[in-house]
This record gives sequence, C-alpha cells and structure tokens, in this order.
Amino acid sequence: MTTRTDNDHAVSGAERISDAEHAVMEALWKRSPLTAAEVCESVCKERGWSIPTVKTLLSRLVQKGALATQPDGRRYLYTPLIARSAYVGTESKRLVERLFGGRAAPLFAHLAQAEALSEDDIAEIERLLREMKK
Amino acid sequence: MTTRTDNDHAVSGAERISDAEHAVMEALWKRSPLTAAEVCESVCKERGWSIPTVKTLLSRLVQKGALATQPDGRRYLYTPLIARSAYVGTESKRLVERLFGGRAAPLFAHLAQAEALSEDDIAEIERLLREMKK
DNA sequence: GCATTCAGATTACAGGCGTAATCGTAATGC
DNA sequence: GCATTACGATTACGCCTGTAATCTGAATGC
Repeated sequence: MTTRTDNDHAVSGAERISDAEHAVMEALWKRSPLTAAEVCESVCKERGWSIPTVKTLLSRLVQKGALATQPDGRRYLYTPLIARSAYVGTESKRLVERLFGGRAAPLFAHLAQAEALSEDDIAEIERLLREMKK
Repeated sequence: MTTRTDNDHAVSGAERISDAEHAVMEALWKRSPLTAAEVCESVCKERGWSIPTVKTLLSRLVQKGALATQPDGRRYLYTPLIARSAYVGTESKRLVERLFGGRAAPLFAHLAQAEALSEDDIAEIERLLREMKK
C-alpha cells in the first residue's frame, strides 16, 4: 500500500485540506515530527477533541499526501509534507480568485474599509511597500 | 412558513454559504431579482449545471436566509438578503483569522512575496494608504 | 507466559455538499 | 375541458467532514 503510483499530487496540494485537518497541520508546522498523542496534546483541549479524532485526521492527511509517517517503535512520527507557506499561498489565492476576481488590491481595500487593519498592520505594510521599491 | 421566528441569523451570515451556492449568489449580486431560469442562464453554462441543480441551490439559499423570494405569477423572483460586501467581509476575515492569526499584514506580506501583487495592485494600495492617512 | 495496555487500522454515522431526477400541481394552448 | 408545459417541492445519492467507537495485534509488567 506504500507502493501507490499516483502520489504525484502529494505536494502539489491537489487534495484539499479541511478545516479540522488544518488544525492538525498547524500543530505539526509548529513542531515536528510528533506522535499522535503529542499532536493531541497540542490541539485536543482547544478544539474539544478526543484522541481517536486526531488519529482519524492524521490518517486522512497521510492518505492525502500532506503528511509523512516514520515508524518509531510501535508508533508513528508525523511530519508535514507540504510547507505551510505553500498551503497559505494556495488558500489565499483561492480566496482572492473567488471573491476579488484574482486582484489583491480589492481585498486590501476591503480590509481597509472594514477597519480590519490595525495601526501596526498599516505601518508594516508601508514598510513592505518601501522595501519592494528597492 | 413566512412566519418563522428564528430568522435572526438571516443577515448575520451564521449559515455558511457553500462554494456552489456562492456562484448562485454572485449571479444575483450582479443582477436581481431573477427567476431560477435566469439564474441558470447566468451560471449553468459556465459551471456545467442543469436547471434542477440551480433550483436546489436556490432553495437551500432561501432556507439559509440568504435569499428572499417574491412570487411572480407561478414562479419566484429571487433577491439576495445578504450584501455581497458582508459576505466578502466575513469570508476574508475567516481566512485572515485562520491563516494569519487575525493580522492582515502577514497576508499582505505573503501576497507580496508570492508576487501575487501586480503593479496596479501596488499603486492602488498606496493610493488607499494615502487616503487613509487623511 | 499471560493479561493488560497502547499503537494504528477499520468501521460508523450523521450532516453538508454537489448534482440531479421525479412528483405534484397550476397555468396554458387549443 | 384536456393534454401539455412549466413551476416549485420532495426525494435521491454518493462523497467529504467532523467526530468518534471498536478491532487487532504487538509490547510490557510481572
């Protein structure tokens, strides 16, 4: 079963990662490799999950090619196969496509108008803009 | 059935709008009110849907309180009950919360770094920033 | 050695979603 | 008036998701 030939999609992120799965990924992006129990420590409290739930999510993520497993005694250590930045990238892009016709400026305009931008955000964005100029 | 008391959630957007439903909403945000057939004209080709699909989606959106119906002879005219800007707002916020800890600057940084920002985007954002200053 | 424990694997199950087909009924053509 | 048409309403159905419980087999305590 490890001999599947169609794992070309693995890193490409063709398989969507669901909301619950995403929480698990975050734990592993923060620190990895981790055992299922450790992942649970990191997320179960916060989301009100039990261990079986975490194990299911881990399995699904492995199937989707988002996580790699490495045996450690009689258990597994899980490691992300897709980078957080890649995930964040495709998700951001999806949103921008869907809601703003692929243009980022309207998104920014919206956030600005919705006052979702803090002083710090604005300062930081100005800094980034200056930096891009160079 | 028009006398439901629990439609407080209607505009609040408590009920999530799915991807397919969103396509229908877009059609109605572009122009409304429309009949089911007209909505289909607007989206069926593009998404490869048939009329029954559109009708299902319309019904679900009405149930969710996202659309209002107004009888027109023996059919309905559909009108959005939630504003596009409200929808866009909650969706953008969701993403920023989930992926960037609620801060907009990192999103911007990501888009910048991923070169998802066009020249125009940047110019426009600078303009918006200047405007906010006032 | 044998019971208990602790992994992962398998199965479960309800609700949402995508995508319709079918049903019931009211209007309409003639 | 009656067959056909054109609606919305109801039902369908398989896949994905969230959230587990159960099964199976290996390790471990004693």
